[in-house]
Amino acid sequence: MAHTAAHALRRDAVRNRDELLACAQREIARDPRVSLATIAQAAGLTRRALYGHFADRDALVRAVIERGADRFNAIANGVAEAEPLEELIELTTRLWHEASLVHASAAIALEERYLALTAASLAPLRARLAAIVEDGQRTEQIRRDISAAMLTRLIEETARTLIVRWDQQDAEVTAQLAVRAVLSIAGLSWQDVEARLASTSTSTSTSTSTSTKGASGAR
Amino acid sequence: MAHTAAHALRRDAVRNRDELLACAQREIARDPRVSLATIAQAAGLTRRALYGHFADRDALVRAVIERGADRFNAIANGVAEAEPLEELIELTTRLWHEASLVHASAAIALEERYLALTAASLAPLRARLAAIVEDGQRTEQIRRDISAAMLTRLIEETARTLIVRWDQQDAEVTAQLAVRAVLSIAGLSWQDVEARLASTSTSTSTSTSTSTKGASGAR
DNA sequence: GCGAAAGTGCACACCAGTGTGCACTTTCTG
DNA sequence: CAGAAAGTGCACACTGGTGTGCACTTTCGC
Repeated sequence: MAHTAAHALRRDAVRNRDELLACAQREIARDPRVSLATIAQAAGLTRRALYGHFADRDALVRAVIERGADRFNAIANGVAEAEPLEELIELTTRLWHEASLVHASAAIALEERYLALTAASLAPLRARLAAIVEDGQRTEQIRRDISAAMLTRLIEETARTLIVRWDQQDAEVTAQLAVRAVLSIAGLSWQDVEARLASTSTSTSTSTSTSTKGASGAR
Repeated sequence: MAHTAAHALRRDAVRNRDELLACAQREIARDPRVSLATIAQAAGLTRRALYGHFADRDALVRAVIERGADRFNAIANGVAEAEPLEELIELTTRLWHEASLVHASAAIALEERYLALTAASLAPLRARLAAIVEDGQRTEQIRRDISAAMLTRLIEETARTLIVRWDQQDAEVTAQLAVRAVLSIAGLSWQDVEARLASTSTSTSTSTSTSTKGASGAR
């Protein structure tokens, strides 16, 4: 029951705490109002035991958010330096692979109370996306009829919607769909999207590489 | 307190019932978990009085959904016959003007319990959109790299996201943004979107007219 | 294997929301 | 204006979730 201090937690305690966070994320993604009993049970623990790890519901949720922040950070930093459109594709794909994380983040943000905190956890991701958008607009690969700030937000909302609300059944198709939607929102015609995707490896994995430049820009 | 039967309701009763439904829609849009006390208060009534009009929360919510179904129906039927892209623009604009309705519908649909019912209320709207998409694909004005069914859903989700999640402050800008996003998802390049919007009256109102055909198709 | 850490099981108080009963007042409407 | 319909105010029982206390058992780690 060592809450905050570094009392050198026991191995099982560390594992259980982690399991609680993982289950909390998953369950909250499914239903933001899930009871602590459900979460504890999913982690193979008693509701009472949960209180040994987290002071209250609020503390648990905050821990989930912070855990997510780390992963979002990793995603943002994991995108290889390339041209804007390629970066956009890779960023979208990476996020798609972390659907549960995105889903949980969105679900938690539904509560006014955690808006600021979730926003902070997304900050690095947003900064990265903003940089891509600005770069893309400067090099005329991304639409210029919408301000960078708005377009950044628009792309974020589009990606989130696709990832959160789409059936994740057919992985191949869904991931492609998300990428297509994002590129379309970025301003490309559907033919250009087609061309762009054809010149890129079709692998489902988070393939780095693929720096096929040029293609045809926008239009 | 005449629930179901046609006992010839008193005028004030009719007005109050309507006010309850309107407030319920607005409050649910803001927060799907709003208490009946809050809704009743917003309508200038007591929580107790609400039970005179609706048996329980479930009955109220169902009535709100049915009320929305009528309006969605009107919207779907209100879109003038024209070419696909024009119809798409008009449909989006009309929905944008009914933001509160869309918002409430989305909020209610968050509850598993009402999924089927909300889906039914949106059916005519979806049918209309599907027809537009199919027509557009046939005449090559709308992208063909995504199946009609998926694209219909994609456009719906995009429009919903824009309408529900965007700040409705600056009406002019937001409405345009929603239209731009939808046209982009439909497959147009941003330049084509620009051209299309330039040839259309820029009025905020639900302008019919504007059948400037041709423009440049896609690409 | 001993001792502390972690977890269990149960009891409790608490809260906010729901739905109902009932006596009472207000407000329409013929 | 009379009477019924509609609304008020308050009390009540019930629910599901939260957070805590405490005695007890299990499990880890030296």
